[in-house]
Amino acid sequence: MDETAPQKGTVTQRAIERIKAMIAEGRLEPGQRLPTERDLAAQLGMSRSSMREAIRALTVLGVLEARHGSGIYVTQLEAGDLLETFGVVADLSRGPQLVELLEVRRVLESTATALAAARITADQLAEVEKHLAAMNATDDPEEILAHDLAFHRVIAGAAGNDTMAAILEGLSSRTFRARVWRGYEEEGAFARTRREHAAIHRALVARDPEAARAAAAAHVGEVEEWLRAQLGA
Amino acid sequence: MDETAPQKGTVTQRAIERIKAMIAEGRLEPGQRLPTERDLAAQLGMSRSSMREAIRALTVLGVLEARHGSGIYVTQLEAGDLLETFGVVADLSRGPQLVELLEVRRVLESTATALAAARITADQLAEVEKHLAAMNATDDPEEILAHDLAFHRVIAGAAGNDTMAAILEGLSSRTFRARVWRGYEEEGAFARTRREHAAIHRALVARDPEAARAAAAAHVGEVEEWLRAQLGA
DNA sequence: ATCAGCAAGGTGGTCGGACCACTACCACCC
DNA sequence: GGGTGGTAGTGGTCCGACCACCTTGCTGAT
Repeated sequence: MDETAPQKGTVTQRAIERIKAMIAEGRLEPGQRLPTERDLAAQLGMSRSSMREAIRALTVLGVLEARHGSGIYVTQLEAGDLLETFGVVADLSRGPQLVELLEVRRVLESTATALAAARITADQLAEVEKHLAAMNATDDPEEILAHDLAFHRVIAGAAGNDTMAAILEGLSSRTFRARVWRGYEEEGAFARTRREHAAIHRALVARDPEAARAAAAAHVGEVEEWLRAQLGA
Repeated sequence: MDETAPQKGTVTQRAIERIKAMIAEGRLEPGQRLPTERDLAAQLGMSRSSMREAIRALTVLGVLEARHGSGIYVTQLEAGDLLETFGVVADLSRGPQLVELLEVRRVLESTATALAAARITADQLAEVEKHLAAMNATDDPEEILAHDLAFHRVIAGAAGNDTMAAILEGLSSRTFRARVWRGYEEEGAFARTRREHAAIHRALVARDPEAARAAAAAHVGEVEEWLRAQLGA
């Protein structure tokens, strides 16, 4: 049955690898229900405690989903499921690493915006305009931030690459933006932000990918430069 | 002390959030040692089992590091630590999602290669050439793949953005490349790959960022197109 | 005084069992 | 037929014990 236990690493770590392998090999399909914790532990010859730690780890990674009273299921393994952990990176990064993260976001956001200029539908464009208008209609920083996030989220969604959208979502997580925003607003940056968003919107309406790419890159680049200056000071 | 337990979500989930918050707020510095599992569990008013699941989850995320017999420590929270989980995404993605992942890689890899063209040092360039030569000197697919990975790794490192390099590392994880490689080689793609790598190298030597960007984008784009065709067939 | 070697305490790792909270399902009653 | 209750089964939590490993500091010979 089992060939001379490999004995490498902790028992829990082995269980994580085993389950991951089962999914990678297709023995577990997305959405499928796993055996119970007790059965799984017995199958792999370990205690339920260790198996639970493995399951918890894979749950946090977005690979598994535990439903109390029902069972354990494989997620759909879509971009949103697996890349949710990306937000943790943004939340815990500091100093120079934030600039690097912002640089990655600039590259991806500009590409996504360019793609969106070519592919965005009328409905999506209307939604973009809704958030743009809402953003200009209020002075509440909290609300502005929310519509700012939604503005970019709709655009990223219109680009047609869910994986890229999911990464950008993580790179723009609430705490990340809030941290940078705190000081950014105190420099009359709101007016500039509104101008930049308007420029992005114009490029989308004109269906001009290159203009959209430039506008998005400049938009993120502004924040990037500001943050870089902050760190140097 | 504790203000009317929030009682939202599972106990373990709460513990994960609490520890993450401690780090985000700076109460736990990178490299610092945490209290023992037993103490932590007592402090947060939960069992050791639940606390262990929380710690295991954060360990898998690359936030904490447990050293048997010594204690639990916060990692350096560098790009490499936190983005290791990115490899899981690549390993478990399939079908259309692989194409999306490759599209993200094309965007980042071309940018990184362009940056490298401007910033690469003589030593790094020599290392690039070493892997290029080694790649051309053998016909063993396994060895070619290894040098291929190293080739791009050195370039990504020379770009000066560790975060971007770490993401690209995950996007090029062993199993991911191996899976795509399997069928890719059977079409005389090796010769083409060598030509493309040579083109990237020439652009680096010429310190021509735009040429480097184009060469890298074309290189990844080739694989991307091939994979897209495979899925359609 | 120096240092190799050993011993004890502390730490994470594993195990087994017990009980709770919740869900799904089905037989039952109106 | 449609609620209604119960019941078995699931994940969630807790406890206590023991093991494997590291760290520390003492011991003792050199």
